[in-house]
Amino acid sequence: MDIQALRHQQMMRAKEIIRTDDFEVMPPRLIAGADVGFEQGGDVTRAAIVILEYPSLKPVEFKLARIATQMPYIPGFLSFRETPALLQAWSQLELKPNLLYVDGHGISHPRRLGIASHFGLLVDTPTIGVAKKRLCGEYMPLDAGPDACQPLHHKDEQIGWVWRSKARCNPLFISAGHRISHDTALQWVKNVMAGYRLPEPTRWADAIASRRPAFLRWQQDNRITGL
DNA sequence: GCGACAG
DNA sequence: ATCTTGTCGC
Repeated sequence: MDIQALRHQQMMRAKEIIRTDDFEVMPPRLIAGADVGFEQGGDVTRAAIVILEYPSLKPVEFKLARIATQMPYIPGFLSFRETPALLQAWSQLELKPNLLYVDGHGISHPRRLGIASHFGLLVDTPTIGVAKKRLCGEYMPLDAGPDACQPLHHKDEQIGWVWRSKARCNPLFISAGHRISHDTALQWVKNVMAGYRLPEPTRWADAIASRRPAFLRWQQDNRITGL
C-alpha cells in the first residue's frame, strides 16, 4: 500500500468536507452510531451500525458486517482500514439516519479527514466524530469537574472540543465530521447522553460490534417480545 | 534526530 | 483494537 497516495487522497477529499450545519431534519428523527471491532487476532473486521429514535434514544434497527481485514492500523489512516466494513453494514440498513456518530475523529485529524469525516462524505450524511484519545492538536487543561470543556486547536484553527462528559472520567474528543459545525456537533453529543461517558449511539454500536454481554441479553429479550 | 501516534 | 481478575473509589 502506498501511504503517500493515501495521504494525497485525504488532502483532496478533505476539501469536500462541509463544516456548516446541513440537517435534512432538525431535530433529526433518526440518529445512528457506528463502531468497528476485530476477531481472530485482527484478521476479521466487524462493523456495527445501530439506528436510534430521537429523542427516545431507543434502538430500532442494527446491522453487523464481517469482512476480511483490508489494511493494518496506521495512525492517521484509520478510515482506509475500517470504512469498507462500515459501508457494508450501511448498505444493509433499511432505515437511514439523519445524523451519524462515528467512533473516532472527524476533522480533528492532521489532514482534516478522520474516519467520521471520510465516512460521512462517502455516505453523504451529517456525521460527528467521538474519539476517546487525542490524535493531534493542543488544548488547555480541563477543570476537574464534570462538563469541563476546552477547544482543541491545530495549526491556528479550532478542530474540535475536549469535553468531560462524566465526572471522574477521561474527556471525549468531539469533532465535526461532515455537514455540521463545531458548536452543533458538541450540542448534539450532549443531546444524546444518558449518564454514561459515551453518548448512546456510540455505546450501542460498541456493545454490538464488541458483542458485550449486556447487548446479547437485550437481543434475546427483544426477540421474544418481537422488536 | 526524537517523540507522538484515533482504532 | 484485543486478551483478561481483581480492585479501588464514589
